[in-house]
Amino acid sequence: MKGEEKYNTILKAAKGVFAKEGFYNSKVSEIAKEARVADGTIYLYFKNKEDILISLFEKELTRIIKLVKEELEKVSDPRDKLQKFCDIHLSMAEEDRTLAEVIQVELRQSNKFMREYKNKYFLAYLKIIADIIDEGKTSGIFKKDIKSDVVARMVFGSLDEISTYWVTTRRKRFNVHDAASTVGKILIEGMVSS
Amino acid sequence: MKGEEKYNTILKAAKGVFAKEGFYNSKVSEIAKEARVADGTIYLYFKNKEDILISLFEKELTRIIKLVKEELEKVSDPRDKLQKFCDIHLSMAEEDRTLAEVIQVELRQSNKFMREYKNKYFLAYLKIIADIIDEGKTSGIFKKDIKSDVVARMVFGSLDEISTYWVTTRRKRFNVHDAASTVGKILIEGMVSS
Amino acid sequence: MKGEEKYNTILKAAKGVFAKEGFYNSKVSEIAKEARVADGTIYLYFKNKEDILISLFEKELTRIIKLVKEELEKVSDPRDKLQKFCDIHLSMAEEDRTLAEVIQVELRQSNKFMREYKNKYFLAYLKIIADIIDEGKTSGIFKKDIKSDVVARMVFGSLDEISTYWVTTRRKRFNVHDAASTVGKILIEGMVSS
Amino acid sequence: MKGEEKYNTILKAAKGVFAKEGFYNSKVSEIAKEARVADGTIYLYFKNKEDILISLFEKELTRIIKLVKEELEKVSDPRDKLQKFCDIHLSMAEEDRTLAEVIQVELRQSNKFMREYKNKYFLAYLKIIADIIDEGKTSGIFKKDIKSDVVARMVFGSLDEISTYWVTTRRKRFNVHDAASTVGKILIEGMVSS
DNA sequence: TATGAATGAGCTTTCATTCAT
DNA sequence: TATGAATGAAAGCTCATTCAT
Repeated sequence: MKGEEKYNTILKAAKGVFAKEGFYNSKVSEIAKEARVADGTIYLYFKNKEDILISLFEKELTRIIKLVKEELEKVSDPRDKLQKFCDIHLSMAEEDRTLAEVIQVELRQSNKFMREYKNKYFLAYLKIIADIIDEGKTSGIFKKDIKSDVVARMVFGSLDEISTYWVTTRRKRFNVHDAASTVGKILIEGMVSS
Repeated sequence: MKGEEKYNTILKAAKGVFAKEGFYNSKVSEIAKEARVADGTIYLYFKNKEDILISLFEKELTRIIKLVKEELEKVSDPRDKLQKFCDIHLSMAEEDRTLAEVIQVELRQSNKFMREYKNKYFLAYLKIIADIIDEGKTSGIFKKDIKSDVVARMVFGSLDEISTYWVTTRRKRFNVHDAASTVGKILIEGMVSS
Repeated sequence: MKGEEKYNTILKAAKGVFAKEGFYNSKVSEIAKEARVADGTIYLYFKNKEDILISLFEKELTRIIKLVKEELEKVSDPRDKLQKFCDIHLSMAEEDRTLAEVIQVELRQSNKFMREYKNKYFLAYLKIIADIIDEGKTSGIFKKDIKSDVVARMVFGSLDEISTYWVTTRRKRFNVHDAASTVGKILIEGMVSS
Repeated sequence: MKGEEKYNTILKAAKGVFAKEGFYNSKVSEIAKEARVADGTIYLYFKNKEDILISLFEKELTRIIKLVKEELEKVSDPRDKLQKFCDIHLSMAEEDRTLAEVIQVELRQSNKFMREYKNKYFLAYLKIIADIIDEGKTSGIFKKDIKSDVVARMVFGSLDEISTYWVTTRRKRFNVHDAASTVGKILIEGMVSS
């Protein structure tokens, strides 16, 4: 197993442990055990426990941003794009429940993340939404007087809350695609210029 | 200082400390110090550290729910109610920044809370929103095919994300009332039956 | 057992452990065990492990300086004073072997101490010697061209090395009083103005 | 680079690191880095970390003993020999400050070394001094009633303390040659038979 | 009720040493 | 010989909680 591979093995193990135990209740030794490496090995790849969480987030969000952008390019109408965005976002929670759990619940347990770090990658994700809105405004589809950054947060917040529900609840009262559809429709209807 | 009073003094101190340090990084001794009480005294009023957080949440959310309900009773049109709800929610973040910080950022640091407890009080808060939606649906103002519980989470998520932004960002790009207005309008427009 | 008492109990335990194991090989838990206190209790009285060593040094050296000064006041002739100083210094090593061991061998294992801290208390001790020399020079007994500070270190170094030998060697080839006498005589003879 | 050469490279690197960080705070990996060698390579040449220190000490002290003996052979009068010894010892601290630092401060940080090992090489060094004294006693120059081994430690201790001062102090209050002269004179004057 | 000194389990992190290559 | 990634034991320190006063 080469370096790169071991790095990923540790991140994967960490994802599982964080999701199961929560960030603060996770023990580095548990991650090491899951990854079948020695405790000390973790520290050859990560500065400390928090660095594991943040690295995990960076890696996954980078992947997600890339994936989302690719998917959105296949559609041209801003309305379709927004609808698709909602669907992709919520589908991810369904596909990788563990990751969703970490991002929605555990990531927020890191002060560093919540208070200092969040910016870079998270803002890039928000930017994707804001760009869709701007596109819609430019093409006259969406109302010109709505603020893209407020809406971007609104969209993200809506989906994030639904995803949190999805992740933390056992007996779901709706499936993600229907929810995505509902959210998308309301947002679009709410923004189209009459 | 009587019992009830001391209980509240401790909760108030806890609110400040949790907001500043985050739940896991807060020390019980720090809360005791802020409340001008001995460490041991805390345990006469609360079962443990987590219980402080939960009690704080319960107390504040009870107050908020009561306040919100009272305010909403003053309005009759579901659209006005929803708009008002958005405004009240965001105004609270503005008025009691510390509380907002605790609820948005720190609450999520308590696993037990996020995973098991959340239900009761939080659901009651969500119920307020769902009731508005249902009212709108019954009166034919809102579309009948939208799921109230999905929308309730959507509304809460939107507002929560915006108020997280509001709380964690120094230089704000918008004020809460404008944001409340934007969010409310989109939601209403998005749900009204054409 | 009151606070002051516990503080001293810990220091006493530390003295034994440091002497036996050496500073770096001593475990805080071992000191706690010896002192019959919990590990954490140590940290109520000392900032960290190094602080224990420094506190021990300060406390003992303060006591020693006081004791030495008192003894020296009983004698007036600088030659007698110097002789007496040699005797007291070496006698202390004999009387409290453990302390001598800590001071001579282990103290040097604390970097901070050796490199930065040493000054204050150690210099006060050296000053006692330098004062004797100066007194002798002033009264015309000792040569005027000898540098007091060089001689002070010479005296300390001589005694320190002999007491290191005394502390670390099992089968002694001489007793401390004879050694003190020899060292004192040579120094005095070597400094008297002919 | 051949074996012998690499061995010396490592020792040289160790000398620098030990002097800078102290024995216990030195990392084997740091020594390896300084020597431009892999961590594991160190263990091809030395048994363990302590062995590096001991080897360093042995190598340097062997060299020093040889050098001192050669220098002393050039002089015949025991008084001149003693004076010369003082001068050589202190000059060495001046010439190789790093080595002096290691020997004076750091050597004492290795327990095993201080308590068990010290003997052989260190005793050989002390023997040089004792031999000078004995020579003086035999030739009737020094008093017959002084114990050579006590004086040998006295001489070493004096010089060692002065060179510790020299090594650890930035702003020196005297130069080594003057100090050597002072120390030598006092010792000689103190021992000559009247 | 109130105190706050004392507890001690449990964590992260370091680093000397090993060993497969 | 040489490498350096991997090991894993070990220890300092924190802090929620307890309990004698």
